[in-house]
Amino acid sequence: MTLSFVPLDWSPISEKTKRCEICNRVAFGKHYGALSCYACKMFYRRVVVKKLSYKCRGFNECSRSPKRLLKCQACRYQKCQDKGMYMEPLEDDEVKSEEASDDGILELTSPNQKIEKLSILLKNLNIMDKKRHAKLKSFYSLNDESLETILMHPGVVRNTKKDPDHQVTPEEWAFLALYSHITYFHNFEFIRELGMDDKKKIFQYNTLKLTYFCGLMRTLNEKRMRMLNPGGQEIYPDDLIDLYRTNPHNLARICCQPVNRLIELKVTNEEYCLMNIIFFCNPAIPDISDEARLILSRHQGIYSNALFQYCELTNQQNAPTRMTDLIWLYEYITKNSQEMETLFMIFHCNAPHFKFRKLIRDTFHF
Amino acid sequence: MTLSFVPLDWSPISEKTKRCEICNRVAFGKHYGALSCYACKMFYRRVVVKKLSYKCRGFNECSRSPKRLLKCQACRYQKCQDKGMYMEPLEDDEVKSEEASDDGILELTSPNQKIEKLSILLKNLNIMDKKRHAKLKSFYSLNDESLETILMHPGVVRNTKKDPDHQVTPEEWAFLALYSHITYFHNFEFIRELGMDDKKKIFQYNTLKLTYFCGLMRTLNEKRMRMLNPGGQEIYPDDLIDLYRTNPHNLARICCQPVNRLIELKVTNEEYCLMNIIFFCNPAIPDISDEARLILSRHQGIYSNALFQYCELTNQQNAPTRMTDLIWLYEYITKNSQEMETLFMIFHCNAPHFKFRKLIRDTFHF
DNA sequence: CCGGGTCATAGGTCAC
DNA sequence: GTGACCTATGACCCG
Ligand SMILES: [Zn+2]
Ligand SMILES: [Zn+2]
Ligand SMILES: [Zn+2]
Ligand SMILES: [Zn+2]
Repeated sequence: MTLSFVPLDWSPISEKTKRCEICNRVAFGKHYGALSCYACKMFYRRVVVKKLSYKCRGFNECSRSPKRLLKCQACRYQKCQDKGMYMEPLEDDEVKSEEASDDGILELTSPNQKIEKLSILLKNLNIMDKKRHAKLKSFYSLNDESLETILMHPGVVRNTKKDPDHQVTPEEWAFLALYSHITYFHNFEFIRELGMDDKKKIFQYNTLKLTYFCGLMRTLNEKRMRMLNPGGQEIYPDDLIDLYRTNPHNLARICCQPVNRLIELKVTNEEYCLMNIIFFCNPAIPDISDEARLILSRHQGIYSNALFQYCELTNQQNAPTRMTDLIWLYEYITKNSQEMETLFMIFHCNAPHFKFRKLIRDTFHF
Repeated sequence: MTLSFVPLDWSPISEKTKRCEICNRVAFGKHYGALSCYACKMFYRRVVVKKLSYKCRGFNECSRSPKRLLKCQACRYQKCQDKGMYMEPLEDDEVKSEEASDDGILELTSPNQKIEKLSILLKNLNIMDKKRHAKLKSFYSLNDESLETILMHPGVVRNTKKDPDHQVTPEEWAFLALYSHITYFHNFEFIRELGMDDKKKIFQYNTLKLTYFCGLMRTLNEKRMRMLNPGGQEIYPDDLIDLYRTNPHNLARICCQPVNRLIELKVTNEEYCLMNIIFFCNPAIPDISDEARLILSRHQGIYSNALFQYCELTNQQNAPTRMTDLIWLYEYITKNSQEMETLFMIFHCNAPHFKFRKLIRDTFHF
């Protein structure tokens, strides 16, 4: 807000109100020894604390006109001193020790900086997610590589021109969705720190769950109550539906129950992106190396922190509750993806003629 | 302006002038029981009158340097107390309104009141847990009621005098541990709000997992690396160990892997008590009614809030990370208790002559 | 002497 | 960077 009520000229009008000795605007008291306005107070403070120094681009006479004075930091600072302002320049070691302790567990970043960091993180995650989504929509492939091969040579899966008459089957959609998630998570820097063995186990453990999670979110965003695949059909192959036709309840529950919870919680896309990587960084994955566990645990911590911050910002009332509600979604996801695995496994045993691609077998744990 | 005539260093110069016991600046007399300067006097007064509470952003050692001490309110207050300051916390009617507003989740309570509430909650949970523990140690029973019967008539399981020569078997310990957890959770008020059907499903789902969790914590507290039963023997019946003698790895992992994680995290008993009930209030339990889910979800929220507060108080660096690490323990618990169920199930099929009590069959989901 | 209280102002935040 | 505004601090006063 501009101070319309603060004339910038020198005329010493309205004797009552005190005026800044430096710039003649209204003052509310002494600061650092001189009667001064908030602005001059803060200006002086910043100069001393940050040990700044300026040089006048005129002839050190800017103090003659108040307007010019405010433009020339050298003359302004000079006038502050002339009018008796003084402040202890805080000692070097103090500044340093403060900065040094920063990197440790960096708690000393100001709230604003933290928010800035968070929004950058969210923006990046959002961009990655959008790319994944775009790829899923535009990509089509007939490749049939195992999870291991894909992880070792991420480029092997080639985009193939799709016959426009060809209706993408549920099994193909599953493949594309799984694959798009593998590339998505593969983009995170820390993945490179992992050994191949760990990487394989981690992706084997996570890919189906988080692809399923993505499907649930898609359903929420499309305001449907039942999950369909990106093409808008049932996620299950027809033959599988047929096998369970006498008891479709289980198939339906997988597509509906967790969606309800997402709707209840009104999960935002930012929350989804953070949870996605938090869930990915599951340090409880069996049989991975201690190094891998540490890396996952550390990153789970980092993203949890961000999620909590986000909850605090958007969910003033009760951030911890919100946080637990969100984290607990993992329960719904694991429950139902396990169920799905079982149903597919039984189908696979009953219909061995039905050919699933390797990636599906690997991630569904056949 | 800083008091230039008041040196801030510790050197006890100029013997004549009295110095503040807290910050070493000049003091003019005693205040609230300690020789102190005006500043420390007023600081202490404000904290007590306004019931403020602070937490150190360092490691509760700021009192080592006088400059840091003045910046850290937590350490400053601590030092005031250490040097003998005391002041009656005035008791107006405000204190009473606190208890009335207890059940809501409202946020308007002051930091100090919140901490008070939290410590009451923790004390209560701790007492309940201690009782459960005492019961487990002293109780013995030959009853064989189903989970449903126990839930309907909690009194049916009678304490029986045990033949002092009788060595309690692993199977009996399992029964006693499971039973003690059922009575433990049955003591929570909100359980009464649940219908019988829901209650049964909830206990069926939770009892083994949380009894297992308790066993893991017992192992942590006894500083062992491998879970044994409360009697100090293997948790598995001998016959079961025999069945898996060629591959004892799975049996061992259940007893060890999650213990490692508990040790890593140095889980406190307060955290355990809160997690215990948070995990119990799992709204993702399949097939329970919407009312039950709501009740569980609400209570999970309440206790999550408390856990987060606790993490904030004890884990300055990074409460959200701590919180996620703790909540994520549920992953370890479910993973391993499922594995345990499977191992018992297979054993049950292989050795139908081995009679498990009804409660064990119900909670292990035979 | 010491408890209770006041108020100018230092230090910091954040929208601009 | 700037400056309006907020909260914690502590010198001082009164009974
Ligand atoms: Zn000014
Ligand atoms: Zn100038
Ligand atoms: Zn002092
Ligand atoms: Zn401190």
